[in-house]
Amino acid sequence: MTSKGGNYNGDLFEYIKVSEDEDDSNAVEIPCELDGTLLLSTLVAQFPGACGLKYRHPDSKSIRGIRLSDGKLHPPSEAGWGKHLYICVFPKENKRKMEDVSPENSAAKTKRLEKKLTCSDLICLGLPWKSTEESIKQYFEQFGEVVMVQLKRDKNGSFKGFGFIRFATYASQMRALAQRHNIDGRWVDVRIPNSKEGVVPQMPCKVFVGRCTEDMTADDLREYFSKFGEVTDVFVPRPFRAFGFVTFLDPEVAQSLCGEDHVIKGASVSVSSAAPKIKTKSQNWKDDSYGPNNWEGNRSGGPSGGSSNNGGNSNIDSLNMQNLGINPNGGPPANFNLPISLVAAALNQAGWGGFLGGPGNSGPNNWQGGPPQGGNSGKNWNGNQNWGQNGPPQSWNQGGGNQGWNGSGKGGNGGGNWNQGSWPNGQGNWNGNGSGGGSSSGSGSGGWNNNKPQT
DNA sequence: GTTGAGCGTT
Repeated sequence: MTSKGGNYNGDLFEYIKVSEDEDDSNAVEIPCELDGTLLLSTLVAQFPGACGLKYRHPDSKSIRGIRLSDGKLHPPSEAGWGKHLYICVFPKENKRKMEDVSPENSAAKTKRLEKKLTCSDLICLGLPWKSTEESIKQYFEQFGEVVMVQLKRDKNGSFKGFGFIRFATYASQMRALAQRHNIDGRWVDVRIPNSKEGVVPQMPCKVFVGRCTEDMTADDLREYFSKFGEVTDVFVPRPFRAFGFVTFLDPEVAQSLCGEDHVIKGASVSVSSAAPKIKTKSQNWKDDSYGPNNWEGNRSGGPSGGSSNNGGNSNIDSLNMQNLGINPNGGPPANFNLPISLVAAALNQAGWGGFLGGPGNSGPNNWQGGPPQGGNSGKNWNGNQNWGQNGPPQSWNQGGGNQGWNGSGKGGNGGGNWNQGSWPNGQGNWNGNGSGGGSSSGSGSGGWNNNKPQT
C-alpha cells in the first residue's frame, strides 16, 4: 500500500501519544489511519475499555474532548493531532444513559448499582512461594487499585501459597477475574472465595444483536458498542446468520441497550436480551428460537482453563458464578427463583455459555427437569481435562439448523482462549488471538494448571 | 531446607 492518503505530516502513519492519565511516562504511541483519523478500535487495542480521547488545551488549560463518529476519532484541528498528550476516556463506573437521569430514577439506580457492583475479596491460589504482599500488590495493580493483600501463612510464618486481594473498584475486580494470571511463571487462580456463597445470576451482560448484515464483523460490533461501555466479548456466528452477541463488562449497560435499534455500517440492528425466549408449551432447549445459539461457539470451559471435568454432574458453584459478572455480595435479584433452565440461560447470557454442560450427559436438555443431582457439593472444574479435541458430545448438536460445537468447529478445544493477552499493560487485549474472535477460537493451552513444580 | 490442592482470625 503506497497510498499517500490524506495524512497531515506526510508520513504514512502519524502516531499520537496516548496515556491513561496526564502522566505521560507510560504513554503509548498509536498509529492513525491514512486519512488522519484514529480508529477507536486501534485505541481500544492498546487501552481496553477506552471509549474516547481528550487532551488538555495548552492555551485554555482546559480539557477538550476529541470528536468521535462512526468509530473514528478525529484530530482536533486541520493541523492534525500535533504533539499533545492525549488521554483515554473510559466509561464511568456507574454509567447510565442520558435519558435515565431523572432524579428519582437516578438515585435509585445509583443505589442499586452500588449494591450490585460491590467488590469482594478474591482468593489467589497457587501463588509462587516467593510471593510477598508487595509483589502481589504490584502485579495486580495493572488491573486497578489494590486495597488489600493478605498472604496466608502458617504458625511458623511460612507462606501457604495462597492469599486474598481486594480491588477498589468492581471494574478492576472483573478485569482481574476475567484473565488468567501468570505470576513468576506460575498460573495463579484468582476467584471469588467459596465463603461468598449464595450468589446468583444477576443480570445478563450479554445482548443479542439482530439484523446484522454480512459485512459486520465482530470488530465492527465491538467498536460500535464500546462507546456504551466496556465490551468484554463479541461473538458473530460464521457462516453468516444475521445476528451476533455483545457482552459488556457492566450488565447495566447491556440492560440499557436492550430494546433499542442502532445503526452500524448503515444498517439498523436491533439489540435485545440474549435470553432464550421462554416457551410456555415446551421449555425444550431444542425448540428455543435461539437458545441453542448460546451453546454454540461460546468459550469452552471456564476461566479455570476450560478444565471441565464434571462428567455430567455439573453444578453451579462460586467459581463459575464469579466469572459471570455475578455479584457475590449483592442480594438475590427479583427473578431469583427461575427454573434451572433459565438459570442456565442466564449463565450463558453472561458470556459463559457452554460451561454448564459437561462432556458427560449434561447437555442442555438435561436441565429441563431441574438441577442436576448432587447439589453444589461437588467440585467441578478443578481437573485438568478439557473438552478434548472434539468438544462436547455429539448429542449437543441436534438443534435444528444449529451448527453446534462440532459443526462450527469453534470453541471446542478448551480454555486457552480466555485472555491470552494481558489487559492494561499494552501487550495485548481481551482477544489475544486477534479479530475479536476470542470467543470463537479455542485451541488453548489447556488450562490454568500448567504449573511445574518450582525448585 | 521439602510442597502445589485449597478457602480467610495473623
